[in-house]
Amino acid sequence: MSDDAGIGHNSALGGIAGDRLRSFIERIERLEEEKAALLADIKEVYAEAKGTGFDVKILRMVVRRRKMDAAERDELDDLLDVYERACNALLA
Amino acid sequence: MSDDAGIGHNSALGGIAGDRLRSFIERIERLEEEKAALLADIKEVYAEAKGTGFDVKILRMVVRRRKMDAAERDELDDLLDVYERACNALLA
Amino acid sequence: MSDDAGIGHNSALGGIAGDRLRSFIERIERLEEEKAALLADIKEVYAEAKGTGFDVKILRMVVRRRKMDAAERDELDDLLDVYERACNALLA
Amino acid sequence: MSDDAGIGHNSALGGIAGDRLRSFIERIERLEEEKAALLADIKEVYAEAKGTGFDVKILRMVVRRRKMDAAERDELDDLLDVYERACNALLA
DNA sequence: AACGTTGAAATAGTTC
DNA sequence: GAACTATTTCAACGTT
Repeated sequence: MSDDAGIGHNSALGGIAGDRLRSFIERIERLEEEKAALLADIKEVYAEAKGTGFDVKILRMVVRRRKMDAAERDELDDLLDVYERACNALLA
Repeated sequence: MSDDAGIGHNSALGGIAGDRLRSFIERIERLEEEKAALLADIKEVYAEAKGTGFDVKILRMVVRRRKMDAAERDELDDLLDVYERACNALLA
Repeated sequence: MSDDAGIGHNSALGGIAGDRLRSFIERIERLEEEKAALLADIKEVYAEAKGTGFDVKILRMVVRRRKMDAAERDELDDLLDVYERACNALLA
Repeated sequence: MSDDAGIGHNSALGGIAGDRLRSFIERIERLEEEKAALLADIKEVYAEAKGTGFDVKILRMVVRRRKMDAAERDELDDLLDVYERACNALLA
């Protein structure tokens, strides 16, 4: 009773199979650890690139844009252009 | 650039209502200015506190912690809710 | 009473002026509330713009880019271009 | 600094070493692929748990809460440290 | 004054 | 499509 999630009975709360629950939680936490490791690796690569003289912000932009296909990329650029023009139009 | 022939006065550039767009942009920019001012104020208070001898890092921790405590309380309510609803959904 | 006399007691732990501390904290929290209100306002404007048919993502880009001066903006665009070219260069 | 990204072999475009750049980009993209795979795995586990009758929202809460608890512990250590150091800095 | 660290804010994706 | 959560990006801060 001491260390469950704050609700009364432990191993079978409304039919919860505690061991099964725990198993899922652990699997998830294991995967999240791996994910954290990968994030650290990625960070490291960016850091190394920066150390070589590259601009990290731009690198991120490049990576992000490469995820899109050409059509998307073009559409984005177009839209931005249209908006900026529209925004400046009345000044004249 | 290319097809500005018929536009003349204002509103429609590439199908976008430029005046409306600009209105939104300006409202946002106005609010962001206010926000920037507030951020500056906050910074100033921290600086003053520091000048009085307080450790800014601690101050930030305290503020953050108080915010978190409030959030925690809210989340607890959520938890109760969600547990209750879940009890029905759970398998035997 | 002197500074280091009563460590372990409350209102002057190691010389901390509790009331002064509290005052700073409250000022900060007050400002943070205002900030939160502004953030909500900004969000609302974006929502309204979206309801009128504008693309929020692009709107944010426009706002962000307007914060920079023309020179910065150009440099950014240039850099991105250079990187993307460099990245594709070896394919030939 | 003065040493830029190793021009001299082949693909210097605008002063950027394209091959080196591409190497970084590819390393990052490789890692991001792995990350995406992990995300998919995690999603799958949640889906499986859901299929077994668990409420995904709760599961996420539990996982998050456990992560926060760990973070809390770390922060407490920090706090102690920082308070100790601050005691010296504080005014009378 | 560059660097990494950390916290806040924006964005994207998911679920209902 | 609206709300919520997770992820990513951005900016501040102390450190060296």
